[in-house]
Amino acid sequence: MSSTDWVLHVDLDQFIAAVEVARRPELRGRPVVVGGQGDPTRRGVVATASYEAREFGVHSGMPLRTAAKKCPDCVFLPADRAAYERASEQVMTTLREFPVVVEVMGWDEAFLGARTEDPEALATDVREAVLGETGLSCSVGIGDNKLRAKTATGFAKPAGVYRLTHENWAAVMAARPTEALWGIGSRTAKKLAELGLHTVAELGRADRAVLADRFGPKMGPYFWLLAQGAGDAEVAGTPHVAKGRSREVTFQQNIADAGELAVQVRQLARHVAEDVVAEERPAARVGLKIRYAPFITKTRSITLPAPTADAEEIERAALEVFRLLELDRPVRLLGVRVEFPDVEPESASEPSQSQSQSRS
DNA sequence: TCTGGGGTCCTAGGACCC
DNA sequence: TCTGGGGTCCTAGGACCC
Repeated sequence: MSSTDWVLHVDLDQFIAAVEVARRPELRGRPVVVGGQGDPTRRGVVATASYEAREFGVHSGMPLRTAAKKCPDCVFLPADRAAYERASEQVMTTLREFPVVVEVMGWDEAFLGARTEDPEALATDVREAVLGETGLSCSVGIGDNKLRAKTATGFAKPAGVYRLTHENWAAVMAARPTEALWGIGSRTAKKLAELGLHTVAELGRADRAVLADRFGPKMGPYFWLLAQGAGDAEVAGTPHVAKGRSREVTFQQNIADAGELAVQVRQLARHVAEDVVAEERPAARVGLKIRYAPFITKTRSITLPAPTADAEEIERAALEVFRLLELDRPVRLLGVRVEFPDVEPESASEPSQSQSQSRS
């Protein structure tokens, strides 16, 4: 990467809440919580809390019930996927109007690959364009790779710009907990702490062999690289190809009746099959996810004799997997997932390994 | 904290093959 | 054979992210 190549990470500020406030201006300045069916007495979690709601300790992932206890005066709204998808599309369209490569990372974020002498000026232009064309505020992280750009966004929020590169990575990150790294969550942070590694600096000085031993040949060295701030700087402009499709549902009341559960499986399988048909890619594997009360999750899956896009075959396979499950406890969630066959890496000249049998 | 829904990638063990 | 060392596929589960 030359000094004129940059990665920008654009992240909308409290995206879902902002979309809701944009169409209901009377909510501006009020604590707004979006999630589930918008009814805090029912099962569901917070998708996004407005900054005002966050003041009360409400954050995403929190059960709606808990959010209502912390903030009885919060406005609770149901999630409206279609509205967020439309708003997201509008934002991405705005980003694509810049001379940059856009890699969409979700509804509310994207990486931009840019060649410029002044990334701050570009970031400011992007912020203004998004605000002007969608009415939504965003923050922009600037980095010399994706990890640093993404991390920088955290320091840019809200409505700001921040640059994080090899020059200031150590100064900014060294003393922070390992969990501050994108890809290290609470479980891994705890395991690292057991090795005496609490901060980014400590992880960065750790023995890679020890990490590989504890976390596996890929993840161990990867965590070490994260601590250095090292990572991929390639922003992919090619559209994302999904590896699979799934549908799942948490029941408002746990279900213990096998017949009732089978009906649910059939329904989920049909929904997934519709997606498969729409995608025009056959399913190679079919899997079931079951979550028993209180919160014990199991999965079972099978590889189909041959990939199929036939809805009835997918439904049959889902029911076949369902029969493998034990139904000795009440069930709170069911999910059906299909996986598409691996996409062959497209290399015209080289014979693929799977076709040329190895001989001993 | 009585903990959604949709994804991704990695790990590990056993089966099976040469 | 009282055996060896890869490879790959299948399956279940863990962890993380938005």
